[in-house]
Amino acid sequence: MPWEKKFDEEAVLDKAMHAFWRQGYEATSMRNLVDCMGINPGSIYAAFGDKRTLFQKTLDHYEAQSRSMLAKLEEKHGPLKAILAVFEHMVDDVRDNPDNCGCFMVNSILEGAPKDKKMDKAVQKGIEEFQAFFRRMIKQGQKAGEINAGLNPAQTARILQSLVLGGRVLSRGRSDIAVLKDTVAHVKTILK
Amino acid sequence: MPWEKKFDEEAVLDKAMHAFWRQGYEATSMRNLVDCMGINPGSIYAAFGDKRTLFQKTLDHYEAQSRSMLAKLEEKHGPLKAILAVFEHMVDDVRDNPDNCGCFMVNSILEGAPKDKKMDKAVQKGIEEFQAFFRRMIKQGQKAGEINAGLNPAQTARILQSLVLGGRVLSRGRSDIAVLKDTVAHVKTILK
DNA sequence: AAACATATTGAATGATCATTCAAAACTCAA
DNA sequence: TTGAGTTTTGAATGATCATTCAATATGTTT
Repeated sequence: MPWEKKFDEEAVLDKAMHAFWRQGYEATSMRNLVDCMGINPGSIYAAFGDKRTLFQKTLDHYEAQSRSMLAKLEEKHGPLKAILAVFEHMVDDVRDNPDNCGCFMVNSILEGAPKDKKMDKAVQKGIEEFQAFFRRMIKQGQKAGEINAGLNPAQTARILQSLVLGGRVLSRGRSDIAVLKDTVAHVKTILK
Repeated sequence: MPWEKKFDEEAVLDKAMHAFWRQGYEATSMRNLVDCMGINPGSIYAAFGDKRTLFQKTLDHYEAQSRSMLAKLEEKHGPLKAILAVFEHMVDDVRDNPDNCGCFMVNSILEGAPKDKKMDKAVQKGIEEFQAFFRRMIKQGQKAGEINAGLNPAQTARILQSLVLGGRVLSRGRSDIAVLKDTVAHVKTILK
């Protein structure tokens, strides 16, 4: 077995992800990627395929991270707190870095998904998983008596999802957290 | 005065707007613009400046259209109905064309605004105008007794704004109107 | 008709794009 | 030390990018 890889494949993928996240797919050139990933074009193609395939992989990477974050919230907190934690996490994120890039998935829905069926499918799956998390938490919370039993879980989950996306759009690239704090308060009154 | 323009400047601008709206700024090449506007590069540069300036003008064009739409709603309906009309209009739009492109301003926030200060400012102004519309309607509706007097107009306007953006993101490029119908229902319960 | 002023044309420009591939670098087995 | 197998390198490729401009077309004025 001659010579193992010099670079850490996941670390490099992570750097590519941030480039796409910050600039979008089209605005990120191969030159940009070479610079920020720290490896040459040939290595990128050997390890990840062409630009579009690399992008797809960064998106998968992002979704895996989101998934694991939700899973952690789900096991650490009760259902109501888990839902609120999602929104509070968003507030912290925006307050802590004013140059935040919003949600990579949302950005990708708008830039690429309409043109690329495979990407659209991946993004749609991520969205659905997010909504399923909300639905699950709502149902559990209703059983536990900490969430308004009169709410329709599917409908409410869609509203929460929409509020997450709206909040991320409105606060991308700024430190204005007014909307997000209002959203947290609003979510509390919805679920109560 | 020799020779007036052959093409209708506004019609051509409108076509450019739809191209940018559908594909985004980066993915729309000058070749695309030449094809869809039906005039040559030289004419585009003479009439609208470079690509970025042209884009800026299409954005202004879009904002003017939005503004006039809101103004029409405002004079045609009472405050509560005017707000609901915004959301119902969104439902109709998505149902009628599944290949809808969402909101041009939202798309632009995510693709370009972080990089381009001038664009960011224009988009921010559009967002603020939209919110001001909601605020105004809420206050009037409260005075008229048709909107819950206990609501904070500024906060509620931000939530409504967020719901609009979230809905547009979730339904771009599809005919799934579930979120939007839920949103309409939700808005009714908020304001009641 | 002739001269003039502006609009349009579209080929040419140089830059940058994504992608490739032969050569060089490297590790390990023999 | 050598040879085989694999990765990395980075210059080269051809396509496409935004932009320009000399030539051409089209009116109006004289």
